[in-house]
This record gives sequence, C-alpha cells and structure tokens, in this order.
Amino acid sequence: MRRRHPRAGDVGYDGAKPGRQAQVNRPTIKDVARRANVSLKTVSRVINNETSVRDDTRDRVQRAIDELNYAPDQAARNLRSATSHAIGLVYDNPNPYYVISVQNGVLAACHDQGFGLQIHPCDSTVPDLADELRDLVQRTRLAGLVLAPPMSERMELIRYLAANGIRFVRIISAAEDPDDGYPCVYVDDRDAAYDITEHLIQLGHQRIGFLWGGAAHRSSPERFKGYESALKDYDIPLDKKLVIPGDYSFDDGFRGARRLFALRDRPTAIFGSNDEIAAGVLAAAKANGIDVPYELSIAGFEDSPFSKQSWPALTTAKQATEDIARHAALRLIAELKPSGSGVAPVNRGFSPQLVIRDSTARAHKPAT
Amino acid sequence: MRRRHPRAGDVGYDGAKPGRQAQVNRPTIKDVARRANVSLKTVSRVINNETSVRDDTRDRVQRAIDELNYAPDQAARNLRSATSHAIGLVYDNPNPYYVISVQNGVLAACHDQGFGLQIHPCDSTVPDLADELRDLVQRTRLAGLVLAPPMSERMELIRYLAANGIRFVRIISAAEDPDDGYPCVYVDDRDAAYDITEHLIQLGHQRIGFLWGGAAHRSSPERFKGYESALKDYDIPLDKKLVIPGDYSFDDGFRGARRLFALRDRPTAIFGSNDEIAAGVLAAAKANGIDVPYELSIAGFEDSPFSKQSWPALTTAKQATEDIARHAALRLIAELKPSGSGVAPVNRGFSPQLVIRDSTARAHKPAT
DNA sequence: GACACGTCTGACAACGTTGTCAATGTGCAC
DNA sequence: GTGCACATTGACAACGTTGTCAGACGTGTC
Repeated sequence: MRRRHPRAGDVGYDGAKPGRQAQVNRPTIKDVARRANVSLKTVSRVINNETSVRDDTRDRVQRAIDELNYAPDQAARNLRSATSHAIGLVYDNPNPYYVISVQNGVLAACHDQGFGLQIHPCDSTVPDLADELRDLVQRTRLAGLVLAPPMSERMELIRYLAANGIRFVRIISAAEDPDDGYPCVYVDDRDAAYDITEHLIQLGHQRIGFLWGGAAHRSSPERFKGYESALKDYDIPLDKKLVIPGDYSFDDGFRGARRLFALRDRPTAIFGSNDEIAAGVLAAAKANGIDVPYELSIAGFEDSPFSKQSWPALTTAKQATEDIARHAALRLIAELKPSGSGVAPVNRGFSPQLVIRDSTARAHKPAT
Repeated sequence: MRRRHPRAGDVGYDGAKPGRQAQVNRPTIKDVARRANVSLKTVSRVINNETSVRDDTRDRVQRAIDELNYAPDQAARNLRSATSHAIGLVYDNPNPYYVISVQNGVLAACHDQGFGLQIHPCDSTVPDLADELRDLVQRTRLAGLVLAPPMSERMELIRYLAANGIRFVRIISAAEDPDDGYPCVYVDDRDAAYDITEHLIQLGHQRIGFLWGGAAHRSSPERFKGYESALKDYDIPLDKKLVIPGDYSFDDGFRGARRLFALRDRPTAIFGSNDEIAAGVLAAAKANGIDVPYELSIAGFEDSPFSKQSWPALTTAKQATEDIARHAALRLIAELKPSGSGVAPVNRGFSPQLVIRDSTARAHKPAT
C-alpha cells in the first residue's frame, strides 16, 4: 500500500570554481589614504579612534572610508597588534537555554564593542583543560575569556590562567563580591533561593523538600544555603530526610521526588534546584497521581522557557542570564581597552527574581 | 524576621596589569626552521601537509615542532593566505536545543579539520541580510558559511551569496537532492511526517488533526505533505477543518488544539509539526480534562529533550541534527580544500526516525 | 626674528606566515 | 660521463595593518 515519494541518490556536485575565494578587490587602508590624501598611519589613527587627529582631517578620512565602504581587515590587524579583537566564551553546561542566553549576551556586548567571539564548549572534567584554554588563547590570539560555571569556579584553573597572563572574567554564583582578586560577575543564588523558600513558607508549608543540583556547580550549595537560611529565619527545623542529593537533571528530580513521596511524613512542597529538576518532580507527582498544586507545591529555579510550558506552570526564580553574560563581556572588554568609553571594570552582582506561577499554592492543614 | 546575608557593594578591581597580553615568546615558524635546520618554507610545507617533502626532512621538522610545542599563528596565516581557516554558522532559530545541536555538530567538524568557527545568529527578516553576511565573510575572511533554515531556503539570498563568490552549504528540508546547483545537506521531513501519520493510522485513528509550523520554514509544508500523502495512501479523506495554520510555538499548539477540541467531530489524534506545538496541545488537553493518550493521541516532531520529559512522553521523529550539521560543515570544508582527505563534496540526505513513546495509543472505536 | 613647545602627520619597519620562482640534488637513460 | 626530468629545498616578497620615531607645522614667548 505504502508508496514513498521518489528519493534521489547522492549526486555529485561541482558548482562554483574551486580554489581561492573571489575577493572582489576589497579596499584597503591604502586606498582610503590615497583618496583622503593622507598617509596610511593617519587612516589607521582615525580607524582606531586615536586622539591627535585634526577634525577636518578626521572628517576627510571618514568620508573616504564611507565612500569606499572600507572595513579594516581583521587578520592583518590581529597580526600586527599581536592581539585579536576577539574574546572566547568557555562553557560546559548541558542546558541549551542557558548556553544560548549566555552566548547571546556575550555576542551583544562583542557586537557593541566591535569584538569577535570564539565559542568554546568544553569538558570541564578533562585533566589538561588549563593547557587547552591557554593554547586556545594563544593560537587564536584571543584578547580574553568569559568563563561560565563550572570552569569559573575552579580556582586552580583561574590561578593558572592568571599566572599565564590570560585575561578573563568569571560568571559565578556567590552571595557577594568574592574579592579574591580575580574579576567576576556574580549571581546571588542564595538570595533567590531564600525568596523561593520564603514564598513556600508564607503559603503555609512547613515540610519543604529540597533537591540538590550538581555538586560540580557552586550554585548548588548556594541555593541550599538560601533554603536553609529561610527555614532558620522562620524557625522551621531542617529535616535532613527532606534534603536529597542529585544532579541538575530531570531524572534526578524524578527519582528524588519518589524518595520524598515514600516518606512516612511526606512534604507538602518541594523546591527543586532548577527547573529541570522541578519538571522531574512534576512528572513523578503525575505518575503517582499526586495533584499539583493542591496536594503538592513545586518550585524550580532559572525560569527556563519550559517552566512556563509545563502544566501547571512552574513557580521559579528568573535569572537575567543574558544581561549577566553581557555585563561580563563588557567588563572584560573594558579592562582590555583602557581607552574604551564602556563600562567601568568593576565586579557586579545580579539577583534572580521570584516568579510565582501555578505550581505553588496554599498548603493544606497538615494531617497532624 | 527576615535577615538576609550580608551583601557587599560593588568593589573596584584592578588586578592584572593593563595593556598588551603577556605573550610568553611563542615559538614561530622561524624557531622551528632553525631547530630543524631547514628553511621557513619547508616548515610551512610540513605544517600544511604538502607533498614533496622528503620523509626524513618531514620527520625532523615534525620533531622540532613537537619539541617546541609550536602551533601556527592563525592571524598571520589568515593574512597571508587571504582566507581564514574558519567558517561561519548562520542561524535564526528560536529553539536552543536545535541551535546547540547544530553548533556542536559544526564545531566537531571544524575541530576535526583544524578550522575555526564564527557563530552568527541573525534576524532573517531584516532587509539587508545579504549584505550583512557578505560583510561578515569579507571582514573576517571567512572561508565559507553553513546556512541553517530559514536562511538556507531563501533563494534570492543564496543566489546573491553565490554571485559574490561566497562558498556555503545549506541545511534544508527536502524530499530529495534539490539539484539546483547549490550545495546542501537535506533533511527528509516529508518522509518522517509520513511515518508519524502512518503510525497514527495504524493505531486506528481516522480523524487526525494537523498543526502547521512556521510559514517561514520549508520544513512546515514538507511535513504537511508527508501527512497528506500518508492519508491518501490509506484512503482517508483530508478534512480541511482538521488542518490548522500556526507557528512552531507552544502557544500556537495550545490555541490550535483548542480550535480542534471545539469541533463537533473532534479528532482522536493530533500531529503537531514540532515538539513545542505538541507540548502546547498536551497542555491544552490537560486544561480541557482530556486524557492523553486514552482520549487523544498526540505526536510531535524533532525529539527535543522535553519530548521525553513531558507527561506522557511524546511520540515524535528524531532528527540527527548534530550529524546533519557535522556533515554540512565537512561538506563545506571538503569543497574548500580540494587537497583535503575528508568527505567527498556531495549532497546528502538524512531521514528522521520515528520514536514511539506514550502519547500515542490505539484509537477508541469512534462514536459513529 | 629666533626659539621652544605642542600638535599633528608621515616614512618605514615589523608582525608570522605562504606564494612564486629559482636553485640544488638525485636517479636514470644514453 | 653527460644530459635530462623530476623531486626536494630555499630566498625573497607579499599580505594589510599598527608601532616607532622623526619631521612639519603652528603658536606663543622672549
């Protein structure tokens, strides 16, 4: 019965001519100089926004640049100035939403400042990561690196990079400026976790489960500290049976939730260390026929798009990941070019904001 | 009651010295030449794997390279050879899972072939996209571009790039090699959509709703054609009321599903053009108290991670996105360096595979 | 009018590599 | 031994830009 549409086999192709790229005689600094009737160097000065060029000269050169639609050749520039106008972004994160946000933030900053970006996903567990990064920087003459967690939190790596004269900015989880001498942009996970826990407490929950994220990420203990600290402030004893170790994954959320459900005195709310964990909890609740939020409140962390799309939509904490990444890159670039008019090269903190949706609700009167 | 942990203010930082990067006297081709007691050019030949270097000479040079831990300077290389060993990846896709997969696939190929990668997310709706891409290629001397949908499907753009001597490979949706003279790697969406529809039919479904994806993507009509073609092969009349236009989004899935639910003769299965749409359908079903899969079967497309994580897990079609992207990049690079021992520069097709999960089940006997 | 000083500009070399082309060595046929 | 083809190697220039340093010019002072 079934008739597939026809399928062509692989077909040899030999379209455009091989060999060198047809560079359509792109104008060089030389052409601009000739047209503006100045020397090469003066054009160079205008391009690089150096001082000490008379206004009328600058205008003349600029006009020539515009007319010729000239753009400096990056390769030549990189070679001569011994540093590319490009930075690297180093990450090892399984969450595509996070990675894309970081990329876009950094890219925005790069675009803004006329820098290029080299992405470098990597495996944070390989032993010679430090060398890998040094080679990367030196081979491509990267001007600096933006380090995302967990690389940004490995001090031996940080020290190695610094010792090798490599500039970088870390995106890290911390309650305050670490002030360890290395530049960073920090996310106050603890604070936000406090807010989420407090929200659950204020809904009347007393038994609140906590599912840890990955041990490799500093954000995980930070979030736990926020949870712990809120319980303490509201005089709720911490029940260790309600705290389950695990990873930042759906599966660990699912498994962790099942362990909590099996408890004699089951929690009325569960705080998953990120949205994926919370999604796992949600799935486990459904599998066990537990109604959310009526019988169980669930909160996540991160405000991933699917936290909006689950059913019910997840209460979570919204990280301005793109902003954070953008700021990190700007901070790096600001340090790179002291002349730059950009951001001051100063550490800065960001606090995720509580987002209340439908997965959390008032607690039932406990059975007691 | 509430006591937040202390928060430090922004703190000025002035760590490493500003100015030029501390280049620790990286070895150059000159050092290698001196050590191996050969000329610069010979070293260059070894590096570039050119023929006509005697084996013992090659060994000597290679040893020197290893001993000095020499790596060629990209900037100089790019400048001299008038083409960087780097390609660009151009995409405009809201789905991070897709983008990351494509990035990783292309990166793998680049790494393999000693190429760099410049990512270039863009807005496919801006009018001067063509110029933007040309400038990108020329300014950074990109050797070529990998174009993801929907850019890869806009023929006026394709023709412009080709006319400007820019090399590229398209990742496109097509039932067969388009054979339009421009290189591509194609994904047979139609075939896979046929499989999904057939799967539903074989479960006994006769009234199958179809939710379109974005009009800007060619994959959307392709998937529809697969749906249409399967219905035809099984002699099921196409009911236009069951076909709903929309975008590749959760919201359109939700809305589309509600329109279908409102029908007098409600479908017993819905095929969403991608997993996000299907997730929207799932949410709508839950909101309307419709049991999935007992009362309604739902199928998606793409095998996004959350298709596994929804409840019930979605039946879908798995695209080997990373492989496809890797192959696209290899195909591009193969064309770039005729000397390369890599893949033959030949168009190639990939078919997504049906993945059956829990959101589809045998249809109930219709009320008729 | 000479001088010093600051502002602005240009000549030239250099960055590290590869393309061009010529020079040298090697093996073989005569 | 000579000549020739071919394999192998090297000298040199060039890619497009910026750093260095010196020169030209203008302005104010004595």
